[in-house]
Amino acid sequence: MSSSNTISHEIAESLRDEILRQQYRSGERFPSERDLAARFDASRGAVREALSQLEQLGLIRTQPGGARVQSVDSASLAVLGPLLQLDDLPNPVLVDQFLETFGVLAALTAKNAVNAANADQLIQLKKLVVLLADESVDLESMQPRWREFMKILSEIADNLVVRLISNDLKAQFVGQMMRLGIRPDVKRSSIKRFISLLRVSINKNDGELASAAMLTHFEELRTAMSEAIGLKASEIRKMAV
Amino acid sequence: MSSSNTISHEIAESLRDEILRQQYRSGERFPSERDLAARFDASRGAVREALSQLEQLGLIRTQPGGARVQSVDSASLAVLGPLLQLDDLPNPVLVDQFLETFGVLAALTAKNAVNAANADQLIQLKKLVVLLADESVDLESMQPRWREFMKILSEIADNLVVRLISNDLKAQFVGQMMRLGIRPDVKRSSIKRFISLLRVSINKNDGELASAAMLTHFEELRTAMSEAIGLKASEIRKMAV
DNA sequence: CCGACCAATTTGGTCGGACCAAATAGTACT
DNA sequence: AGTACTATTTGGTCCGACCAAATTGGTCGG
Repeated sequence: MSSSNTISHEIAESLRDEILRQQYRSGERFPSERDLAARFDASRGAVREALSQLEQLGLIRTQPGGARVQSVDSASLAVLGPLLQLDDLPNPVLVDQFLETFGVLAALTAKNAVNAANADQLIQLKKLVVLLADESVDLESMQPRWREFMKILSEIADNLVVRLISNDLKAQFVGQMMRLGIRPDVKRSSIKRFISLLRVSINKNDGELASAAMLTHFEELRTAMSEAIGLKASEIRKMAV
Repeated sequence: MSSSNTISHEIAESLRDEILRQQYRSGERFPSERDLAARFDASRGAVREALSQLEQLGLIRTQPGGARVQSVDSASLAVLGPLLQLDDLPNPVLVDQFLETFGVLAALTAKNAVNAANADQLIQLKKLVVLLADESVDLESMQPRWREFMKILSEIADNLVVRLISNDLKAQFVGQMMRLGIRPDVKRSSIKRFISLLRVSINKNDGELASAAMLTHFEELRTAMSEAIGLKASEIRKMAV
């Protein structure tokens, strides 16, 4: 599963997951570099590079005399991806929190984009919304169009902070859900309503409306996702029997 | 200024700032490890540890044959802190985006906390708000109480995603503003109104109200911060003359 | 019995040199 | 000029060594 090609990355992944699985208590001493080198049958240099990454993630703090484990929720945002794919099934609570958080950020982006867009950009957005409303395409292959739409919104809104946050989350999260075949089933009618609200908000240059539409859409996404994960969980339980 | 005690961290900081200052074009080849070792008069191992950190930040991508620089806005959120303290004066646009983003997250936290709080927690929140309303304390020393209030809110809301995001931002940002003596001057009356709204929302268990109050507070904070930075900028200009 | 002080050991931080495989750059050939 | 091949550069890894800071454990004194 751990697919990094270099040894140091494999070590880092392995140790990272161990910490995220709470196999060390916060504040506890971390094994020494020499021990880890022996355990992974690698050189101390490789281990040190791995530890350097863990430190950057905020999972450990190193000092002469010994490294210590830090509490997970004082870590960097970048641990969220690994945290989601720690088990067979992503933690539903975490997924919900993710969607909730991402929802408000998406709403903010939509508001600012619609408010700040110039004439050309408004036209571009309208075109994209028309593409999204195309019913002849199945939901599956609609995915790239949504991504494109969000990407343009993000570029128009031009908020670096939000974009950086999204970087750390989006790819890993969406990819993980796809890979597991977890597909939230949002009602077709809800999506249609969402799209029409988007269209109206763009036409009227009404950022608040776009924001509200985005928020309700993510609300629906959250319940749909919760159901999808529950479904998947019962599938897995059956398989186990 | 670069205060890390280890050489590898100093190298990492130095290179990170160079990249953030756009001294390399995105996609450009990064100097080789051996060159960097010579330049910093350090061993290749130390340089490699530094590069390992830069890779974790999403600033470079290393491959056998050579490392390449990546575009800043595909980096990790953790670059935001360094990005803010790159120049004498933090980039006002970035500060504004930060506050805007942090505002919606704080609003979300407030909403969920007020909605989810149990009886004990509500009492605790009420106590804290009373402390905040204490007029006998100057604005300066009020800071810790605000932090405490936000911390409790965050614990009650219990959204790991938001907390991780905040970790990456808050400390560095607030610290930086303090250090520069940039102190946004929000009108006393605004703060009083904000506090009273908080009190009402807690008493009525009204998360939406708390969220709205938090949003408007951050709006005021943004304008105040913008003015404060402008003021500081003109001060610096005078000093230069 | 307890606390403070001190030495031995452990541990992280750094260095230098060495080797391999992949990627690149340079060259010769068609 | 385009292509195939070779030499060089570069990252990835390993080993052995040394230093300084932190920890540990024992000793001494109260």
